[in-house]
Amino acid sequence: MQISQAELDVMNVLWATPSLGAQEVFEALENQKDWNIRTVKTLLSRLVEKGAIATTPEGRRFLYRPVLKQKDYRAQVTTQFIDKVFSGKAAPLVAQLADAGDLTQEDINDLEKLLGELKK
Amino acid sequence: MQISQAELDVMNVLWATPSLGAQEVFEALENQKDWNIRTVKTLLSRLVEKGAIATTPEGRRFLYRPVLKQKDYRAQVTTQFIDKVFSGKAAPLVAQLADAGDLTQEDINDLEKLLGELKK
DNA sequence: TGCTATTGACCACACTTGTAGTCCATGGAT
DNA sequence: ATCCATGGACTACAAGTGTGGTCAATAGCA
Repeated sequence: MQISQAELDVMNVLWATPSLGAQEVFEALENQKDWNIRTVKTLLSRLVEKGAIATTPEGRRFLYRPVLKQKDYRAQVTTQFIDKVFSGKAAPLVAQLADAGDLTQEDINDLEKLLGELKK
Repeated sequence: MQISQAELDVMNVLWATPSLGAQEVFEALENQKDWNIRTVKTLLSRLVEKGAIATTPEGRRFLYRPVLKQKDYRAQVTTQFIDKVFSGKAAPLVAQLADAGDLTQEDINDLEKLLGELKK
């Protein structure tokens, strides 16, 4: 199931703090998103429907927690992204990053180390 | 302007062969997409509206050609993707690539070459 | 020369997404 | 005991998207 842009903003909050009520999620987003709390609640509900998060009753309200792991999500969407935009080949993506100056010297060093290991 | 998933499939054809009629675009996609030719035509029209491609009359039909360059598109969506999924940091994306085994042997070879150049 | 296949233009329609409004139950404040 | 603020459930509604149908013009074939 796809997670939409706005839903992802909510997921990011829950990945950072894995158990929150709707109000708290709303507050965590307040300074970056000019959303009504209803909007946040709708997004939470949709994420529950999609199975990306789950709820635990806590008194009168729900606590929301991620079910989908951020790592798994990243793996999934990265693969999809490379398939769609870079014809499934990762190297051109890295070339793009380099080209756009998105890679720091540290990134480059990490990559080298990584490649060394992959070649073993 | 956003280019949708299906629209991107069409763009990929035109980036590969930069001047085609609707029928030819349809044929180029036939083995990967089970689309009706009308679907392809709709997508072409929407891409024209969005300014991503342009037309040249050729006899009774149009030839479609990309206006948006693949390189520019890639740069744009890559930045967006990293912002959304990796909090704007490229390094974790690269780590993710390695981790998930998304790198083929070919990618690894390409990357080595790339790194050689980056270090110069 | 009339018919058919093809072309782009326009229309359709359900699903997703962004962005909330409305409703009903209830836990607390008075 | 009342009333209100807050919680989740359900509803709304326009824009974007996937997918294709209809239509009128016309180029080419029979």
